[in-house]
Amino acid sequence: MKVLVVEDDEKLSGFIQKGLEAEGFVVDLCRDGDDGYALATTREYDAMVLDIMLPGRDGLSILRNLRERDIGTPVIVLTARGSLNERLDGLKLGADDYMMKPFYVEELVARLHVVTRRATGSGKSILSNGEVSLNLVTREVRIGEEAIELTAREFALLSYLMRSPGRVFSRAQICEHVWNYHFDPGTNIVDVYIQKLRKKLAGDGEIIETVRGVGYRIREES
Amino acid sequence: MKVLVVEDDEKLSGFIQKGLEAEGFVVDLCRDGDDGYALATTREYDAMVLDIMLPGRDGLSILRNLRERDIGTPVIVLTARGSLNERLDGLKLGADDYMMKPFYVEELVARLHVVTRRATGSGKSILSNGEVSLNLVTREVRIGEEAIELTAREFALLSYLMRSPGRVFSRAQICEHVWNYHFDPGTNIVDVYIQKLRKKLAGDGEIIETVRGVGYRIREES
DNA sequence: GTCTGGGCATGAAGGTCTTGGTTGTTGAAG
DNA sequence: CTTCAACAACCAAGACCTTCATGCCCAGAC
Repeated sequence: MKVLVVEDDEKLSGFIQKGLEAEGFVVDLCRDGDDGYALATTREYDAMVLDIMLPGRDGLSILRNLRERDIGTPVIVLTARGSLNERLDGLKLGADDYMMKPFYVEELVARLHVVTRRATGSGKSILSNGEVSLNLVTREVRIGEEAIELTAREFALLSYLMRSPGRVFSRAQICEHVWNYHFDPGTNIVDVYIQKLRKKLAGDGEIIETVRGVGYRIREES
Repeated sequence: MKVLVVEDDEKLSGFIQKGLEAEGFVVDLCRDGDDGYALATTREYDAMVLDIMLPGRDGLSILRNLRERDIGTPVIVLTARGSLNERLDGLKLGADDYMMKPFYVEELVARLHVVTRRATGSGKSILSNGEVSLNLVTREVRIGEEAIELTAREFALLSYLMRSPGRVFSRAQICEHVWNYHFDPGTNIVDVYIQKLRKKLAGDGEIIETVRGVGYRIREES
C-alpha cells in the first residue's frame, strides 16, 4: 500500500511517515504543492494525504486538478481546526475524508484503511483466498483456523500479493510497492521475504507460486 | 554529514542516495528545482549535489541565487556529457566541482569528501583529537595505534561529534544530522549508539563526555 | 544525610537487510 | 538422450539497526 503524503510541516510529516510505515504502508513524502501534484500525476498511489495549506500550490487546487484528470486516488485532506469551509470545499472537490489538525496519527491510519478498502473494490477489510485470510485492520493472518504472526514487512508483502490472487507480480513491482525501491536490481530481498512467508504460511500445497523468470503470485483458490 | 541531492531522474537519484548513505552521509533528496532551492535556503547542509537540467527551475539559477545570498555550501553540479558550457557556467557561478553524466557513484562520493573537507576549514581528511584519529576518506578509526572497526552509523555519529571537539551536541541535533529524524523524541537511539562508541573506543579516560540534561561532547584534548 | 525524580546506562531481543553458497531449471551442444 | 554452462531461485547465517525494559546515578529538596 503506497501513500503520498503532501505536508510541509516537518514534525507532523515525520510523525505521519513513521506512523504509516509502522503499519506497513509505503510512504512518499513531499513538502510542496507543485512537487506533490507532479508525483500524484506521474505515479500510482493507493491513497493520498493532502494538507490544504501548502507552499507552492494549495491542496484544494491539487485535488481539483486530479479529479479533472479523472485520477480517482482516495484523498484525505488535512485542515486547520475551525475552517469549516475548507472541509466542505474539500469534500465537494472529491476528497474521501478529512481530518482536522491536530489529530492522532492512529486515527489517520484507521481512515486510510477505510478509504483504501473502499477503493480496492469490495470494501472489505478482510482478504481471503483458499485457506489464507488476512485482516487489514487488525493485521491478523490466519491459515485455516491457525493464527500466524507476521512482521511489518512480511504483512506488507503478503497483503500486496493477496490484493490480486492469481496475478503475477515482478520483483521490480514488489520492490517498488513494498520497499519503495525504484532501483538497485542487485538485491534479492524479495526472494528472501518470499521464503520467510512460505515458511510461516506452510499449509497444504504452495500458497505462493514462483513464475520462473517473471515473479511470484498467490495461487488462486477462492 | 548532510547532503542535499537535487536530481529528477529516479533511478539516478536512487543510486546516489544509496551510495551516499552507505558511506555514512545523510541524504535529503528532491526532484524539483523549486523545492530544491527552498530546502537549500531553509536548512543547513554540508554539501549539495545539483543537476543542471531540472523541472521547475534549473540548477544554474539555483546556484546563482544561493551564491547571491552568500550561502556558501559546497556544490557539485551534474551535467550532461558534452555540454561544456554548462560546466563552465557552473564553475563560474561558484560550483565547487562538476561531474559529467554518466558517472560512477563512487567518484561522486570521493569528490563530495573533497569539497566537504575543503569547507570544513583545514582541508584535512583526518580529524584527530587526543589519541583518537579518524580518516574521513578511508574511514579508518584509530585510538593511539590501534585500529577500530565501526559500522556506518557509528562512524557517522563519531565524525559528526569529532568535527567540533568540545562542543556540546543535543540529542535533537544529533538525530537531525546523523539519522535525519526531525521528530520522534521518544527514541533513545542516540544514547544507545553513544554507548556502542564508548565501548569500542574504550581508551584512557572518557573520550565522549555526557553533559547532563543537554547532550554529549568529545573531550577536547588536542 | 536521606529521599526521590528524572536523566542516563546497559543488555536483551526482535526486525531488517545483505552476503554468499547451494540447489534447481533451462536450453543448447554434442 | 545426455551433458554442461548459465542463470534463476532458494536458503542459512550474520551484521546491523532499533526498541524496550530495567537498573543506576546524579541533582535538588527536605
